[in-house]
Amino acid sequence: MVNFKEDLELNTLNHSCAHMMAQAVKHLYPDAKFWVGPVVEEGFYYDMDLGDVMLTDEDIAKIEKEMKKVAKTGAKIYRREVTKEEALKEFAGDPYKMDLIENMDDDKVITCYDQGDYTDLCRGPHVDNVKLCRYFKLVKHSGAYWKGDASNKVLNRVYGVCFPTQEQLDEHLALLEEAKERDHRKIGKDMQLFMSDDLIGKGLPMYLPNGYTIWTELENYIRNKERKLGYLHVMTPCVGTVQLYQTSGHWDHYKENMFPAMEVEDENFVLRPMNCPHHMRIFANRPHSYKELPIRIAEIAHDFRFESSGTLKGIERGRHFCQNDSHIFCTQEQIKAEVKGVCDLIFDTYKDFGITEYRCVLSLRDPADTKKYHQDDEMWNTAENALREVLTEIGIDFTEEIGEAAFYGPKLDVNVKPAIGNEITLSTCQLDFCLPAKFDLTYTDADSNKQTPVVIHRAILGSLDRFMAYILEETKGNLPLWLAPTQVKVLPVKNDDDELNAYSQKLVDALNDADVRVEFDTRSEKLGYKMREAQIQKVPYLAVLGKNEEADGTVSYRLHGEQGTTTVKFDEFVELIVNEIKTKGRK
RNA sequence: GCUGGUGUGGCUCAGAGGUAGAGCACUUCCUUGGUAAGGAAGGGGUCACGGGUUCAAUUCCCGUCACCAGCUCCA
Repeated sequence: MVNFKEDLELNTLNHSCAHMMAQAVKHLYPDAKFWVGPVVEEGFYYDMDLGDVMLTDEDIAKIEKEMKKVAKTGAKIYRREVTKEEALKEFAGDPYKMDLIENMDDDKVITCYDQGDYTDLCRGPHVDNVKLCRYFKLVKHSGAYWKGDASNKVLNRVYGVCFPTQEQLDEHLALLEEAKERDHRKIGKDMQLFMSDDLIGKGLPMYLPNGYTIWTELENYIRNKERKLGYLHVMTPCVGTVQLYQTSGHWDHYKENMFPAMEVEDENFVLRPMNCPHHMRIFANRPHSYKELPIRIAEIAHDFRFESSGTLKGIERGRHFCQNDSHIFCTQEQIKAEVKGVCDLIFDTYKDFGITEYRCVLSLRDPADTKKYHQDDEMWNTAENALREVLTEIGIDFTEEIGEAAFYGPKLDVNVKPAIGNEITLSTCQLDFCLPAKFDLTYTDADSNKQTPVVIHRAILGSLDRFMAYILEETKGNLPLWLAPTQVKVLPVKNDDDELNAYSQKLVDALNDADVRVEFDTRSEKLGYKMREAQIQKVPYLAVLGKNEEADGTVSYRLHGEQGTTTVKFDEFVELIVNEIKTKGRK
């Protein structure tokens, strides 16, 4: 997918197209006021105040029509420099442009662009004629708060894309359609992986047998990997007292995002939104020596968060999800080695899943935001520097983002792009000097003194749900053998032949004995029919058994999505399957 | 939560102010078939829910709910 922001030619063209859209909107809505119209990764948009008018799909079609007209005028686009004073005079009636201009430096050279009957304040650059913008499409529209603040007025935001040629535009629109096909919600429905139900409640998906099989594989995979690295798995309840979260500080910071408290007898309970407090209490269960550290408490843990209804998205973001969580309790000296260990685990896991497109973000606090962040400059500096040092040392490319940290400490987030929508965080590694103190956690050091441990919060698969969504989109549902709900489908050529059925059953038994998820299709349908169905179900291996195979003691198989067949000895086939599952297809 | 859109049998969708259609799936029968659809018959829908307009509403209007796109948020 092209990146409109980074492609210089497309960036300029799309920015000009945004202006052309504004010009068309001004023709249709003479009182329209314009806020900003930048080029972003997926095209351009413009935020516009149309008084009380909120645009509908029909209005968008009208705007497109008017834009075509504007493009046909072939109006030249002229750049013009003005001083701040002149700009303030020129845009005096426009509160949005005034807001922009007032926030500029006094001596800044301000530029305006004129095209036909339209002028806009803009730093440019632009193409030199509106007719260059004729191959465009307005792709979506919505309300957007002015300056992104929910207490401000809702403006109309219209998104569009523009290309130098019709062919390129068509190609791009086709890609957008394809992305819809990859959406995990569509794949989940087609493959019968999960469902939702109004009576259960929104944002609470339920996994069907096929989906739960994948889920279980993911769970086993990460638990085994962690076990070998010294993680200790626990199981803790999905509720906790309100005091627990008051102690951690989560109650003050995030109670609006938690399901409300349940009062029973004289106690208040909440569904837990995260597991840190539970794991802190496990650490506090008995005294610890420095010799035991690091202690890595891990859990595949069910959590509940009261997410805004508008943000729910299949199993990528629900109100219930399952974290692949761990809290590593260690000494200051162990931070680097532990963070490195977590990073290694993250990227090793990505190799198993073939994940190569990701972005690492070092999320730091905004020192000016004294409300959100725990106040302790020294703690923050130490934590941020430690994380930055490790990342640099192990050679990870990362960008730093201010104000993205958790309230208790800085973090490394590994983000990916889903088929539709905004970037999501898959893995995270957070450094915390704050919660251990709140829970009075201590260990005894070599000099018999009490010390407070450091805690590293980390999630590798993030939530199993979200990870599964991502893998489904990346593979388009064509999962690797080890994850596929049904791994092998056995298709007899005839189904009323006792000898052949016995041979097929022998293969089914052998695969079952080897813990392979095998299905035996004995329905009285033609082979072509069963073959087609198995291909649609995305079963990786289709074993076809007829009298030839029976006579030779062989198995003919066809791989999902491929045309040809391969014939191998019976035992060889079983071995082949078992081996591919074991190695996860990793070369 | 906010702005807009959508809601018709299990699935994908058509349709019209006069109380519903297709394909796939499902059931039964025939067919015993070598790598993406063999044939026939049949069952199945309070057209999301609640109000209103109308002689008549699933179709028009209002509200609710769910879903979708985007905005905001994301410990």
